[in-house]
Amino acid sequence: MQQAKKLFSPIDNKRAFESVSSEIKKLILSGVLKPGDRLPSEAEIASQFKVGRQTVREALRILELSGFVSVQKGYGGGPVVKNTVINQIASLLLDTFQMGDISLEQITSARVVIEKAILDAVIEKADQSDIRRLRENTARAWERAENGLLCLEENLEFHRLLAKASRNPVFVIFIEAIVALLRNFHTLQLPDEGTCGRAIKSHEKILDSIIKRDRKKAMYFIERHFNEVRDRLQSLVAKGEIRNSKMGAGL
Amino acid sequence: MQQAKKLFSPIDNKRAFESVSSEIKKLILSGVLKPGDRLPSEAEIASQFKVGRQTVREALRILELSGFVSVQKGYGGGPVVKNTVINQIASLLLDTFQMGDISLEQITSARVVIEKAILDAVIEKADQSDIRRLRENTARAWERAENGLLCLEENLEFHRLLAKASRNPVFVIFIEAIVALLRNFHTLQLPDEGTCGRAIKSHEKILDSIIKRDRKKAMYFIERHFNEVRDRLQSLVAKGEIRNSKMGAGL
DNA sequence: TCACATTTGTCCGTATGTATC
DNA sequence: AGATACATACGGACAAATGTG
Repeated sequence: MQQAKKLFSPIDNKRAFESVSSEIKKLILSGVLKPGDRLPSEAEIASQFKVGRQTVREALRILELSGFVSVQKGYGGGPVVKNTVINQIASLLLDTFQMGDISLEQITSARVVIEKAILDAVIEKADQSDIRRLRENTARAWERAENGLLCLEENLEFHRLLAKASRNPVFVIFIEAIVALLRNFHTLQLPDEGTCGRAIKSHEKILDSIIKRDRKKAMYFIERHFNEVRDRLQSLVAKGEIRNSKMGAGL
Repeated sequence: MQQAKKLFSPIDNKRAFESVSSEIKKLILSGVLKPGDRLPSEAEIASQFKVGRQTVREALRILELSGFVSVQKGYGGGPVVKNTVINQIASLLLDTFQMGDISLEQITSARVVIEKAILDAVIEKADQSDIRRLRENTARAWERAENGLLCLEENLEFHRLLAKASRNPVFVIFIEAIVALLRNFHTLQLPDEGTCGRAIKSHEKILDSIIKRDRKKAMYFIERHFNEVRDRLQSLVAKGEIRNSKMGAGL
């Protein structure tokens, strides 16, 4: 039995676990509960809401999947408030892709549009610390490449850093989602050293253009970069090493 | 975010309900289960996987929130396969917004970029049925407006239709998310008749430009439209009717 | 290394609500 | 109206994990 705060509104079609999860969510969204805060144990939550433990567990599953809490077992464990909603968005986008509803062509063309806009903003707004982070990224990537290691993570990170430098979290979310998709491609067929090096070179040229605030040059290099990436991925699709609609449902 | 795939390890760190949900998800992603298909009852699923019902229930909550199934009560009910993952993405983005991590300015500037790209694609690819749907939309909106009704839903729908006409589901997802955000603004302060009419007029001019495949004119009108929308929303923010940075607290 | 407490993970039995026939 | 089949929900019980002393 829950108390109605608003008159007339919350007709109790809601299932019990939905009420519980939305109450807790409300506390997080309103800032009463902050990332890092520990929630009471399942049993404690259950007794406070006057519901069974099973109900609380289902509510926690929802909050967990939404990215609001994570749960740890054992002594000192329990539900902890987190804020990883963005990652969950990326993972749902991945699901959509795996259902075969999105093609590589489509994701690439969306990416081009968004990253160009990002690049535009970055050229305008980037400060020294943004530049430094980007430069450190390419340096790290080279270091790995020279030791014969792959640098997929570093190269994806470059695009994430770029998005952050745009100062627009909406872009960050979208790029995060797109990068998650591309990572999934690559984990099936890791890029070789040559591919790796070419990507770093592209990144360096883009970074160079940003430093010089040369918009035209930046657009040219990023477009060329995307075309390279797309062509490589498409050749993998053609070789049948990547299936669009049936990839590991791990995660 | 390390994703080092450890050799030797994966054994059983997975919880049982995660195994169950990912098994079912696999069946959906691979096309064995299609939208509309009914799954067995909880008890049946439990017995087939040799787990308890609670485990199945938690798995179903995950699939439900992800948008893969919906559950119906009563006779003939049970879990049914759906494909509403896109909507779930939008709702998570809304959560992020409500946490105060996104401002109106940022969402608008992202929107401008994406809708311009969409408009570009639409001018190139739209066929007669797309045009017809858009025209029907503005007609419906006028009809409501003339009866003194508001037409917020119709006006938001216009942008969704536009996204669909671009033939790129990635854009559809992003616009869906953005529209969900904007609706949230509007539900706090409904637009008046005048605003409504101006929006429809803008839509008609955009539609007209699409029909004539006049790219330049289309871009001009859509930019003007966005500026109007942004100004109106911002005046609401200024009046304090919408709290921008901590909107979640008011919801 | 060995208990020990805490907390999640899992299962079972049972009761109730709900929608259809 | 009654029977049926299903989801929903509760409480009890034990196993497994995790950290402490």
